[in-house]
Amino acid sequence: MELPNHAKQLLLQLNQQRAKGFLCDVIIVVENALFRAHKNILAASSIYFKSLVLHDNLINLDTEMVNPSVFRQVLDFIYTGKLLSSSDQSSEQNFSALLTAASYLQLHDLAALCRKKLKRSGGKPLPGKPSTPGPLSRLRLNNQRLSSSTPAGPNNHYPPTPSDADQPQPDEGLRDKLSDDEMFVGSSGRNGNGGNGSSNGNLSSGGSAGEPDLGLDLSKKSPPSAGTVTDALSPHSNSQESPQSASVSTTNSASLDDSSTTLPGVDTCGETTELNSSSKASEETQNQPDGPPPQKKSRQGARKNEWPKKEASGLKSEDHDRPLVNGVIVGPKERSSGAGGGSGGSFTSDQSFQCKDDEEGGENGQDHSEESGQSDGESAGGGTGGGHGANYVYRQEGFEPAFGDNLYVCIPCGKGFPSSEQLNAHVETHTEDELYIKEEGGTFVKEEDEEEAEDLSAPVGPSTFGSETRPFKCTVCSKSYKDPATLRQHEKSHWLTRPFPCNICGKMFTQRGTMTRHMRSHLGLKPFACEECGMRFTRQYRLTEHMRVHSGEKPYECQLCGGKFTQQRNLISHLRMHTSPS
DNA sequence: CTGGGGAAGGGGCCC
DNA sequence: AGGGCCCCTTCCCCA
Repeated sequence: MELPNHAKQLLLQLNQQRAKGFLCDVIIVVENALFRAHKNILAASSIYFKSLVLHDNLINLDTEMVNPSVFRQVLDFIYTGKLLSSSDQSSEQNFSALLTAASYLQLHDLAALCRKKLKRSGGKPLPGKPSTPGPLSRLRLNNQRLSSSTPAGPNNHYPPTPSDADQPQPDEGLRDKLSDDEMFVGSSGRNGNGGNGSSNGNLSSGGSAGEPDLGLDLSKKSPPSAGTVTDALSPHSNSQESPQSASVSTTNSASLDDSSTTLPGVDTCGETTELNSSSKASEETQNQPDGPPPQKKSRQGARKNEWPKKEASGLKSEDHDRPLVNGVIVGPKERSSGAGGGSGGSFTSDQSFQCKDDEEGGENGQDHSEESGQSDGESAGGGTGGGHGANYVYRQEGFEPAFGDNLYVCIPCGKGFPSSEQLNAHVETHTEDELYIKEEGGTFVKEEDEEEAEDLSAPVGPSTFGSETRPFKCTVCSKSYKDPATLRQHEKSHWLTRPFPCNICGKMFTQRGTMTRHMRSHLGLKPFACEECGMRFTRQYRLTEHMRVHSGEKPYECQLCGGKFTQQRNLISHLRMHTSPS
């Protein structure tokens, strides 16, 4: 006895669940696109995936081998057993790219299918395995190049890319022809750590090639407790188990490189619905990624094997207001100095855009302090994700539109457009000038001009009248600092443009360190472990704070009632209770 | 149900 | 770049 359609139905269901992000428990990062999927399905389809998903919830694929467009097809294939053909998808180049990807991902059936197709169409035979230099070596080259690229400057010039306005994805054919840095200045899909046995706990540092890895080591801190680093990353510590770890960085870094900061490209929405869960009224309840049972946060009981909660929630928490598109959102890879950026959904410019009408454009805004962090409010008006990342989104086929017919959304200002052309036309209306709105009385310099910025302090420099210890005064808010560097750092907080974007969610930061720290929460990196209970933290300070739970120390005492607290912040909120009438 | 406290996450920012 | 601290916020528990 056998149900004839059982398998088919099952797959259908799974695919639908994928579309909704339901029970998806892994995120695959391909360049600037994120895809959600089910570990089981991936593991069942390829041993390569199997090894990857075993320990990681965030997988970063080698962009040399697969691009978002191709991966989307691959994923569709995995979930449907069909190669969806569209006009361009039937092209030879597409099959070549697919074959490369399939080989890389060890999807043998798909590879065979592609070979067959290519053969039939007289296409050039493609190797089962790429004959091109291995991803690692190529990436190494990229990294070298990238590492010298200008960081995070709105002025960075991105070469115009061929545009295929209606095609949201990069044209892989062209991609093949162009070198990576021609195509994508900030190839985010690095394979960082070249696994090779090097502890993958360390996302960036080291790597097999001993590369500087572009300077962002998110797992910087090695916990004092032995063997915890690897744990910190994810429940796994034995990357060597992954046969291919060398060519894929999992849970990693992809987006962490400096170069990528120039190109925030990712907007995590789409299948990664949890990112926006709170902004989406329906479905989300189900969208919890795997991991811990809907907790009841187990506080004390937290153990290291606990699902790195933040890996999911880190994404989630900050993006309540971000636009939800149940597809993949492809961030900008290149700046379209000309017409709309090549990769369809893509666009011009980087995150730096801020719309004039951005509610938060609070000129005079001293108080940018709350803008990004807590408010997130930029996304007003239909949750456009506001200024977080100037990414343009498009909807993946088969997914629910969240913007009605206006699937192409200009994130900086939140306007939606029915076509990429219209979006691109609109994008052109954003001018560079918007990026650097000079606040009255303020002196703003671009990142690249930082050297000159030194002069900034000169006029206000060692003040003859100011405090001797803090001679450097901000021209905007009059705060003073000990040294010019600190002053410069401070002045960035007045910029309307934040130079350091998170490459995963597009959120912008004024300081690189803050962004790096933020990235840790995306990746679930918690290098600081409590030796008492195993609970892990992203920051040393938190651990210190936490340790008081065990020691019983309550150093913060309320002068009014004598109440004692382990956390200063709790004392503060307690004091509020005393002071506020209610 | 509500309010207070405990514990924790995140971002800003100064050093 | 990283450490440290501040603030805001959230979640959970409990009275």
